[in-house]
Amino acid sequence: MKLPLAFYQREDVVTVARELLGKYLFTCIDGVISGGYIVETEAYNGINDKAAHSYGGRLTPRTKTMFEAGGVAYVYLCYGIHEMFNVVASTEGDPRAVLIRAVHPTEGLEVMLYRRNMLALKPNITAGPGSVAQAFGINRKLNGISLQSDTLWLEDRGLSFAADQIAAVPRVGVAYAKEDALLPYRFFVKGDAYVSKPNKYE
DNA sequence: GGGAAGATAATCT
DNA sequence: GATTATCTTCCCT
Repeated sequence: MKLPLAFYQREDVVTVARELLGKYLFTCIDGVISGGYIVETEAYNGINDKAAHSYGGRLTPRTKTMFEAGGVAYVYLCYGIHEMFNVVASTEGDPRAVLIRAVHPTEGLEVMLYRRNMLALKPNITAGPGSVAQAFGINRKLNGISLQSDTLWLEDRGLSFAADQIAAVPRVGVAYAKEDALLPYRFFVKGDAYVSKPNKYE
């Protein structure tokens, strides 16, 4: 069962980010399905968040996807190498999004290994946002696509985590954002092997 | 096991 | 021309 639009179109993107833990992410690329449940996210909270591309309401060809109504994908290239997959939240004109940082894979392991150019399954296959996008075959052609589509979507399969299994810590790689870099907008499932590296917690 | 550095290109100044 | 929501390899302890 796909997540309804109402799940995404809430103003409180921090809550959306937290609730995305345990939801299943699927892609169907060239008829091949990959899937897994989300174990790590980060919230990017609109025009007042210095770490967000949309800080100050900056509207450019790249960021305009963030200004769309919640429930679409925001995919872009970072550091010249890595594609990053975000879920757009809130409503049209309010640029909030959630970065998917890590997924615990459950389906399509073989094609993930192929896409990642790996020979054997290791936890880092989907640990970190660049790795997740590559393993799932997500690229900029999917920027702006609806999450109700049959190419890229999320499902609720009844999996959830108790409060004491979830950690809320500062985000990664956003030191330039000054005081906003300290906000606890990064969420992950404690102890999951697929959570990305800075995991010195608990 | 851990820190440092290199790769590599769209985007904005 | 500088910057960037990163990953991997390499070399050291």
